[in-house]
Amino acid sequence: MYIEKYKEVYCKKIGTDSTNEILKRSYEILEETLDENRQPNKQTGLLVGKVQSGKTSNFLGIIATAFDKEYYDTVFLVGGIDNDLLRQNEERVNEVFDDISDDRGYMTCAVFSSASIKSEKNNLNQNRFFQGDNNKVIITILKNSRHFSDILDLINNNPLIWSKRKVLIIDDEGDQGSLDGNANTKKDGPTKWNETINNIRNSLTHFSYIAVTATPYANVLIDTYDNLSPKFIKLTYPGQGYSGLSVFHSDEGNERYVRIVPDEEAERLRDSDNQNDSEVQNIEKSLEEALSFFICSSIDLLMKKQKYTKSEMLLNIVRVKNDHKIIKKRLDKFLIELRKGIDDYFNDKKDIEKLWLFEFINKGFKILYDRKIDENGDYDFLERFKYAVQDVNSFIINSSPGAKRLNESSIKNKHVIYIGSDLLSRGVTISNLIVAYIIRDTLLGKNNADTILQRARWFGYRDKIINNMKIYTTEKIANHYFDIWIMENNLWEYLERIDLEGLSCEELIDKIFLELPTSELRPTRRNVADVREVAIKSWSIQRKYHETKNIELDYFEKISEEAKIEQFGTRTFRVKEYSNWNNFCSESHIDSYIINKVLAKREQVVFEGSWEEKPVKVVLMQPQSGANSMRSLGTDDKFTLHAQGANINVDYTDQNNYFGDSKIDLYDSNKGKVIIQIYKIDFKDKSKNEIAYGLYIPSLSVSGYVKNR
DNA sequence: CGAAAGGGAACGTTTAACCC
DNA sequence: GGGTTAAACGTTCCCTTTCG
Repeated sequence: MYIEKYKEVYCKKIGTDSTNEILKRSYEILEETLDENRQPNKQTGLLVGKVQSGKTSNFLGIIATAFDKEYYDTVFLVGGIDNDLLRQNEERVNEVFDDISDDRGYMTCAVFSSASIKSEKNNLNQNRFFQGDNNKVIITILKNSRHFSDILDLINNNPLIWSKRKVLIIDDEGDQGSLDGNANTKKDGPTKWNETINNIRNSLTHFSYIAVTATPYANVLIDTYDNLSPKFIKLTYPGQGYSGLSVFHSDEGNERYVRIVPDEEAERLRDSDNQNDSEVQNIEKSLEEALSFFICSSIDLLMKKQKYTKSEMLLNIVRVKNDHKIIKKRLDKFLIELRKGIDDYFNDKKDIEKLWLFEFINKGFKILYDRKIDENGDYDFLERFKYAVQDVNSFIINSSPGAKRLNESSIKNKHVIYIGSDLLSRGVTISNLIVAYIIRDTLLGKNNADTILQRARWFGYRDKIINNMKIYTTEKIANHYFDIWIMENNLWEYLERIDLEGLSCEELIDKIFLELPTSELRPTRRNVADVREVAIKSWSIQRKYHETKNIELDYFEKISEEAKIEQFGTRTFRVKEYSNWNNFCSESHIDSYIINKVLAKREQVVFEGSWEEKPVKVVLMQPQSGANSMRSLGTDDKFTLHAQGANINVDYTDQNNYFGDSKIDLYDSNKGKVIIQIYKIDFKDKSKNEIAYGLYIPSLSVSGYVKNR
């Protein structure tokens, strides 16, 4: 009955094949949530799909299947971090589940919202939908403390009822808010939302939990012992006509769809609030171009397809709400001038400001048609331009009192520009989006890959309008999307092994490696997941004083005699080579001292891969022994080991230069070898003849992040 | 050549945005 | 106005360069 209704709605939307595919997968996914007695297994699963690829359709299919097969009778749909997102989900839920009745005409499914739980709590448990076996309930829940605790109260209010319900918890955007934001901080206990979610789970007798997201980086990187660490992972593949990272942000995509905003212009736009309020500034050139393209492209669509009656543009510049106001002022001022310009042109005052007007139109026109507009030949276009400009309007989308909400019915204009940031970042669908002007960036520090990717509201089923789309952004952000594309490809390949080959999720998720070619991005918020960067830095050096054992001194003395002389640039060192790590260990017996001394808390040694098979070279770093020089120790017994840095002017292609203590690995004779530097140092406040180490492990060909535990 | 200064990244704290 | 999260801000720490 539920599957039938789902088919009824979705065959129309996405076709019979896609609908059947989703339902088939829904069944597979639900199987993962059941134990050997076909009861909910109280575990966490992860459902991953691309940004704007139809994840909602997928989990609605899961709900329909869960109800029809009687695996579950209750769904908690944790549907979003803000009201816009929740409402969008509620509308989609109601489309399928709002009006389902049995043979006798009785409703069999009720949809509640967490917003009404508190007021109805006392009689909700008496509601007939919570009684009997055949009644199904969906409760949509906002990610908000009060809403979460209302749900918890509801359950604790009547434990008898709830011990019988079989609850499927679906956590939409499950990487945001639900995970413990204190996991990697010094704060006591988990974050509020995470705590309450776990309390809800603990209060239920029969439940399973599915987190749904396009950016699962946090979910796969959290501690495996965390309740929310996934025990199974399923992928949902986008259907025909989907455009995402590979379309917009591959080499080719960048060329075709991305227009670069110069850094100075981005800077000025982000700095809008520093401008004098009484004097509204003009808009930047790149924004003018984006606006021109938006209008011209809208006209092009209207001429080609009668069906497209609306077009949308997104402006995501800064977070601060006051800045949205200023940006709107600047934009509106420009639009007024534009309207006046085109009106004057048609009111037989053709010469007035004509140059300026045509220059503006050509900015977008040239991109679309690769030629300038022809005043006579394109008269039709010009006329349409006049009407289009009259119907362009901008709206601020944020939580301010006067601001609009996305897709609000009061927005009746044909060509709509949304100005905002937080509420335009995650989950929301902007179906007629053709131009995005997105330069929001962290001013200091690194961006998070998941946050950046979730801002890509231009992804989706865009194949019919894609030739009319452009993304305006800075070079830095464009590069971020390219890098995230690489990370996504790798991650999906990895997750497919879990999904398709049936390999153990638990084992693979512990070894998860997120390839990020840049260290300007981290995969997710650092407070949520404890990760370390690998293969970017291959040197691990001793930073703290450790007492030296005799065995270390003995080895040093032994080597001093056996070692051969080698020249690194201008300097002479004594070195000894071994065929691999094991050979070195069996002769020296000091490997454990090296590892212990070198591996301070934040070390970044790469122990992955086959580095232990590589040749080992020991380098004695005190060529002039007996020098009258003593090191002093800082607080906490810290000291500097790599004293000799490279000169800034050193030419690293000339092997006759000394590159510096930390760049010994750059000499041809050291390539591909594990290098152990042994320093013999005297400390002012400690006994003499102390041994300290530096360790270099040849880097892997890729760089990225792994779990830190 | 050792040690300290200087610059930049990591880390811990505060702020802005959002909900009710 | 209180409660919460994510992001911006400001301080500390580490690495490289420069100074004596």
